[in-house]
Amino acid sequence: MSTKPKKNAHHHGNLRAALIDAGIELLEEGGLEALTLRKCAAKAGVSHAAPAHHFDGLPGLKAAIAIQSFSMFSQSMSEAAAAGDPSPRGVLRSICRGYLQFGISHPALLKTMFGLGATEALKYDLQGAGRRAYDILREACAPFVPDGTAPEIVEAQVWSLIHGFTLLYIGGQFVHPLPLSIEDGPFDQVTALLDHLGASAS
Amino acid sequence: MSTKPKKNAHHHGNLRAALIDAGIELLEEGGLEALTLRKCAAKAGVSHAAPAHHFDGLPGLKAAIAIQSFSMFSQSMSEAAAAGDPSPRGVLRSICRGYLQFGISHPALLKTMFGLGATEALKYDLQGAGRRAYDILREACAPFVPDGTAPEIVEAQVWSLIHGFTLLYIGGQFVHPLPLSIEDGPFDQVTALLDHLGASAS
DNA sequence: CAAATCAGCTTGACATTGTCAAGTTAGAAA
DNA sequence: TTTCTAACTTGACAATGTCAAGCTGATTTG
Repeated sequence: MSTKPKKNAHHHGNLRAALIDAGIELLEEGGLEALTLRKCAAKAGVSHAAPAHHFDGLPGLKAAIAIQSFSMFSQSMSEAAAAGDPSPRGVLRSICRGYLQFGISHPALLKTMFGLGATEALKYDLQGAGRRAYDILREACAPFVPDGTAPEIVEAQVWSLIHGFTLLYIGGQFVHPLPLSIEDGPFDQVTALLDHLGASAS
Repeated sequence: MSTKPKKNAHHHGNLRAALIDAGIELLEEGGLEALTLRKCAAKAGVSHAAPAHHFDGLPGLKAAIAIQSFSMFSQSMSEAAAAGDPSPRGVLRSICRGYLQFGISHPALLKTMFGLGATEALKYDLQGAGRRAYDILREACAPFVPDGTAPEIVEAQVWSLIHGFTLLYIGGQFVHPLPLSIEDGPFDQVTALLDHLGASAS
């Protein structure tokens, strides 16, 4: 099986990693539609059918790219948390800022990460890669979980808000009234909704 | 030009509408990847190149499908609002319920509506179709806009929350802890975040 | 050390798809 | 009736995912 890293392959040093990097480059440069098995192969300097020996078709390559992207995604949130206000509220907001920042910097990667169907996510162990990112969110939410409330509810509230804001933002859906150029104004004002986290209904 | 509805065409009665309906059927049955110009043409009983005379390629067909979907989308929210609690808070929650319900019933249509790039949204006047739906959201948010606050902020808060929740929900991202079978429990608990809309930070 | 094995990769082919060019047809216009 | 034009068809091409078969070189095996 391919459980081991599979060092030094035939001609290429590590084709699998090279193909993932080539795919990420294509996504960053040309968006979702630019990702192609054959273009990845050409970028890595191998024949058009070479990727089939490392990935289970195009969905398999997308899953591998998503897994690597989740790592960068987690790093973006962790770095934002470490650099910002260390209070629970500050950490939560920094996590959200890292979420948005990753979406702005790598929109195609974010869409790839969340664009795979649930069936394929199971098939390629996407859940495992996403769990690390989710744990960061969970820890940031923990201080705001009231007694007797399931933590998943608070996590779903925060996740839904920042996920929706990020997708609408990078999708250009806020052109109507929101100033797109200044990302911090709308971000702070929208995430202000989280200032009342954990409080019961009025 | 093709500004007019273009009644009774050559052989077909109204091929343009038939192609849009065929495309929607393909999306509902097979998801995003099932939408194909040639399959739409076959479903409508015309040759493979016929769609080119009614739409600007595949992006043009997707835009036309998105416009029609936005109409169904607006209807879903309006009907939910009319059938529920008429209080401002009840209307807001009904709007969100209609948003989620549409996403559950037509996930591929929702992804098509929000999956077109900002450039193509401008090109095919997607903004016009989306504005009607946005106006419904805007009216439901109006009672919760505090004095001195831009309405767009409150609208962005509500939109982000329900949009994120819907996308994560239909994407199967909540499998970890949230009960997927019962859609009302998590929905009510997540939208409870809106109970403090308009209040200033604690 | 020679032979066998076998994963990694190549070559070639095929079906599907979007797209373009040219031709055809039917209904309206002159 | 003749002409014109939009609607549609036919045919072709390039790009893509995918499969089958063959080649290669490093590793293992007798």
